Amino acid sequence: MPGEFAVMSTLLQNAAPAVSQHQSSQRSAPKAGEPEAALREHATAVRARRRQRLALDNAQADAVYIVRSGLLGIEAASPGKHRQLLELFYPGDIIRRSLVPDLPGITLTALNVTEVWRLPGRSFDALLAASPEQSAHAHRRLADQHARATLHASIIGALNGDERFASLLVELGLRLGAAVPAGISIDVPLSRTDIADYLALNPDTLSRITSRFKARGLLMHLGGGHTVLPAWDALLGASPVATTLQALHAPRPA
Amino acid sequence: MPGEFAVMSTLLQNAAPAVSQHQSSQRSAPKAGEPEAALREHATAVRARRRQRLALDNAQADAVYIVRSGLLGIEAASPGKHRQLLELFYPGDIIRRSLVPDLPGITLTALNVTEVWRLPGRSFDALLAASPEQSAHAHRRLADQHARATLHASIIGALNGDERFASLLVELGLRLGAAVPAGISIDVPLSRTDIADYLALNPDTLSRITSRFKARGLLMHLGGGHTVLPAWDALLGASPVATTLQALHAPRPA
DNA sequence: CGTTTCGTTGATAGTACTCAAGTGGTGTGG
DNA sequence: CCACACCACTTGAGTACTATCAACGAAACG
Repeated sequence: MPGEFAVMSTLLQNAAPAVSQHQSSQRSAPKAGEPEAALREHATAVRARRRQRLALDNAQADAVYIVRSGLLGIEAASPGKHRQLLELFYPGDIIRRSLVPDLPGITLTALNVTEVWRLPGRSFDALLAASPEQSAHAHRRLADQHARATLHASIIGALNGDERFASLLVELGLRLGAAVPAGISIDVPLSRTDIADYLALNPDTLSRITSRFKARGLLMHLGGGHTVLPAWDALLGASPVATTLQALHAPRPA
Repeated sequence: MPGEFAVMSTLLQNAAPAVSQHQSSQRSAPKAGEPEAALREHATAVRARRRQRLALDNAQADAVYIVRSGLLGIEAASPGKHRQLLELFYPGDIIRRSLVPDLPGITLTALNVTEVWRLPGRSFDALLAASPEQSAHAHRRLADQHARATLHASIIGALNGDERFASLLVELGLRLGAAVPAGISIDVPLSRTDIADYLALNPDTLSRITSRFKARGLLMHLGGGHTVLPAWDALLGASPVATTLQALHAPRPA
C-alpha cells in the first residue's frame, strides 16, 4: 500500500511523533542530569489530578511551576464571557504569575494527571542568578513558550474552524502521539469543551468540525479520549501552519 | 460640568496616560543609567524609518533588538492568507528571532520612526550570563511581553470587533497618549490596514467600527493619524479587558 | 434502571467577510 | 488654476461562517 508508506516516510522526515510505546501522557520532562538537578533541591514535587487548580495568586510569594509530566493550561473566565483556554503547558515548561496577564478568573489547571515542581519565585530567581547555564536554559525555554503563544494568536486570528482544529491535532500528535499501525494514536487529555475553549470556537461548532473530519477520514474516535489520526500527511495539509507547528512542537535533539 | 470632572478623576486614579507634552511617539525607553549602559557598549544604534524592515533571519547570527523609541511590529503574511500583525513592541522591549514562530513571511517592521539597539545574539547572551542583574531585568521584560502576547490572543479570541478596537485604543492611549483639554490625544503610528491586521479584522469592518465609535463620541479623527479620545472612561467601559490592559501598559514606577 | 452529563444535529440568527460602487483628499501635469 | 489620476477610506448589498437555541441520542453514574 503506497499510501501507508507515504504516511510513514512523511512522519520520519518531519520529526514525527514516533514514540514506540503508548507512554504519551507519561512522557517525562527534558533530559535529566543537567540543570534539573539544581532545581530539584529547591523544589517541591507536586502531583495534581485532572481538573485540579494550582495557585497562581501573587498574593503569596509567587510560585514558579516547572512541568515534569502531564499537561496544564491557563484558563480565563470573565463572568459574562465564555471560558477561554489561553495556553497549554507541556513537560519542561516554566509557569509563573508574571507570564500571565491578570484577566478575570485566571487559573492554572491540570488537564490530566500531572507532576510539577514548585518553588518560590525568589528561589527560582536566585538559582538563575547563580548559574548562567540555568539562566540560559530558562531563557531558551521561555522564548519557546513565547513563540508558541504568538503562534496560537495567529491560529486563532487567521484560520477558520477546520484549520484551527487540524492545527491542534498536529500539535497534539507531535507532543503526545504514538505511532501505531493504524496511524498516530493520541490519548487526548482535553475534553470537547477544553478544545473548543482553546480554539475560540463554540462546542457545537467544534462538534460539526469533528464530524466532518471523521467523514474525511482524518480522525477516528475510539472513546475515552482515545483518538487515532489515520492520515497524518493529509492532516498536515489541512493545517496552514503545519510546518511552524513542527518546528515548535517536535521533540528536539538538544 | 460634572461629566468632565468624572473623566479626569478616572484618568488620575487609573494610571492614565497623563503625559504633559505631545511627546507621545518620542517617549524614550526605560530609565537610563542602570543596566542600559552595559548594553550600549556592545550594541549598534539603528534608526529605521516607517515601513522599514529589520532583518530577522536566523541565517546570520541572530540579532537581538532592543527598542529605544518608536513602535515596531511582527507581521506574518502567508501567500493565500491575509497579512497579520502579531505583536507590537514598545520602548524597552526585547526582540529576537527565537521569540517569534517562523511563520511564512514573518518580518519585523518599524511602524513609525524608530530607534533600536542591535547586538549579536551571542553578545546578548554573554551579557546576561555575566550580570545577574541584567539577566533578571531581561527576564522581567520578557515575562511582560509574554503576558501581553497572551492577552492579545485572548482579545482576538473572545471579543467582538467593537471590543477589540476599544481595547486597542486603550492600549495606545496608555502607551502613546497625551492628555489635552479635549481628552487623550494620540499620534497613531498604525495605518488603518495595520490596525485591521492587528485586530484580526477586515479593513471594511474596521471602517464600520470606527464610524460607530465616532457616532458614539468615543473617537475623533483629526487627520494625519492624529486622533483624540474624548471619553476615556467610556472607552474603558467599552473594553472588557481594560483593567488588564492598564496593568500591562501603564507607565510603571520601577 | 433512571438520572445526569456530554456530545450530536437541525433550524435560525448574528457577525464579520467579500465585492463593488461611491466619496474625499492628494499630487501631478496641462 | 483646473483636470485628472490615484489612493485610502466609506458605505451598501449579498454571502459565508460561526454562535445560539433547542431537541435528540448516547454514554457515564448512581
